[in-house]
Amino acid sequence: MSNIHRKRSLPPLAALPAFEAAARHQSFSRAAEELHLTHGAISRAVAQIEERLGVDLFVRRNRRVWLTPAGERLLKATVLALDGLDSAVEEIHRHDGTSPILSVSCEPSLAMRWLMPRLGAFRDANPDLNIDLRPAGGPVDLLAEGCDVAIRRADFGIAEDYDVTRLWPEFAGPVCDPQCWKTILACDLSNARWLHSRTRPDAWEVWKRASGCEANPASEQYFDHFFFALQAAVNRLGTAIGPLPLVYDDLAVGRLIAPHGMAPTGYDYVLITLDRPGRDPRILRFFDWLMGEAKGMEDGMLPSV
Amino acid sequence: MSNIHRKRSLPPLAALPAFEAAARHQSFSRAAEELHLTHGAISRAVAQIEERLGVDLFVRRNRRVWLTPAGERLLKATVLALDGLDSAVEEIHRHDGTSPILSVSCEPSLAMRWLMPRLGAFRDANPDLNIDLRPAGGPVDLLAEGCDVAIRRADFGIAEDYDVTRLWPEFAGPVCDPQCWKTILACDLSNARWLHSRTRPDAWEVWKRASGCEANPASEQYFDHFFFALQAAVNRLGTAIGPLPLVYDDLAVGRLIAPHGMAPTGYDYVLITLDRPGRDPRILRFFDWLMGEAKGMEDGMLPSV
DNA sequence: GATATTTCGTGAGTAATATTCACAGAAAAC
DNA sequence: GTTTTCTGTGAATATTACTCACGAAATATC
Repeated sequence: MSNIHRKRSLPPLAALPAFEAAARHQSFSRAAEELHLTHGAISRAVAQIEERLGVDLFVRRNRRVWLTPAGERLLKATVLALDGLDSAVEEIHRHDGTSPILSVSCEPSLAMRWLMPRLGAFRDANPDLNIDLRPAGGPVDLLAEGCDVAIRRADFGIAEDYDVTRLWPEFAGPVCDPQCWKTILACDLSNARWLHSRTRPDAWEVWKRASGCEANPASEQYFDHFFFALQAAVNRLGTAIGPLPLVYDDLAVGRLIAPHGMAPTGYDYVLITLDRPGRDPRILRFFDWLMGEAKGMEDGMLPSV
Repeated sequence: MSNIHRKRSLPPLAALPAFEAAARHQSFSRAAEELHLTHGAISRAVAQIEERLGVDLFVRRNRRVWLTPAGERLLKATVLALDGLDSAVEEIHRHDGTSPILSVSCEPSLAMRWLMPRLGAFRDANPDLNIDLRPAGGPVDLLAEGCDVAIRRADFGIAEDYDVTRLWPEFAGPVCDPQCWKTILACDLSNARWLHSRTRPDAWEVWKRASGCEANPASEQYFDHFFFALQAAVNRLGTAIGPLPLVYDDLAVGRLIAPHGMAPTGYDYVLITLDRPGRDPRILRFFDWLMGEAKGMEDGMLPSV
């Protein structure tokens, strides 16, 4: 087994992740999704290894693929190799205390009510990647702030030299505490006290237009931040317009209800980066995780209580 | 240790061989030679991994480099990974019986007297690469003959769409059997019987011009092939012009001597391929082995008996 | 059983990358 | 002091990887 003085005959290393993902999913298309590539790229990567080795790795039949014995053998070695390298990288980061840090600039309300409650899970799943969360709103200057990414509602112009990746469309709607079911008055928007946030003073108007509602408030109150208004709603002080992510967890546990549903506000939440997110593996992992966490929220569906 | 649902953080895989070679040699330049790249390519490959990991892998000081602890850790994983993949590839080839075959077209004389005696060692060192040796001389048509590479003396025009890699310059000189030391007559070229090969009828003239010798033969004899002439020389039938590779082993064991030294013939031995040899790993391995075997012969030095 | 969908392969074009070249700086050898 | 031997790096280039758009084949769907 001494390979010392024999030249190695290696497969094309860069193609291995594609092969591994394809083998795991038994599908080139699924692998492509996972790696944020096209199925053509996976097809070519696999073909490249096959050509180099002179052996078929997959049996392509019907619209499924599965591994040949040679493919099985290579997969074993590939998984071992990649896992081994992964462990080494992790260990290096752990030992050096130089775990990479991803600086995330995020709107304060979204940070407080959606991102922060979920960051623990991210940390558990990515122990070698620390998130430095910086609540900040409005226009973005990544370089000046030393941030890697920013999460924003795309309601302002974004400098052209940034890369903007759409995360999900925003839905919003009136939310109030569950008790209002009992006092029908509060649930009728015309009888309710409307809670506003000065950071988005047109939120109610936007929702009225989107939902076709023509009610007018019995009374109104203004807060400096969205999460004050929402906290007020939780505390039965009135009805606030809740952007879905900011009230998602409250709806899920029944602390708030949205009896009038949600309507798209026409704005998207976006991830703002210096370069394409796929380029920096830290950003890619964060982005993937974000999209995973946001699943089910993208289409405005309310969480089941 | 369950990496199953955590995204791997991998180094740039394609850069690993460069890193491994650099670590092994403790030198970027040596690694570059081994991989047939420039030192700049190695430098950049290492820098790429370092940037991705955010950790230095080498300490660069003075004009030597050595691994940091992080580098040591990554090297371990890298060697394991590459060896593991290598083994898998080998096993796949062995099991499938589809060990790649390299078809080598080689001038018959060189094949018989230099290449074939050495091929056993190649096979031992490269059990997963079979050489199909086809003795053939003159112009080359790789595609028509189904050959991967051809070894030739570059004394004819070679089609422009082939890639030609210089192997070593040819040296040649009169060789005769060792007994001629005793009969001074035979060692004096003017008294010797000159043995010619019809495949290179000007060999003696070329040598006379290169060495400044003005002798003329006592008698002459023509053979159809170089190795007949050389065999005749071994058998004390006269003095032949021996191209160094064709008589190297005979000189080394004292079966022939070259009392008048060797002179460059002005021609090179070349490797003819369809694409750059570095492109096909089989050809690369064969080429590297060739150059290693030819070491010491490149400058016309005679082997020490 | 026709139609739509899903899946993979592939030629052509393009974006991105790897590699080289040529030069520079630094340290050691001479 | 001069030369040699390293590595790093900007700019140019060669090469690769990737995408796009299309096609074929085999389900799924109605």
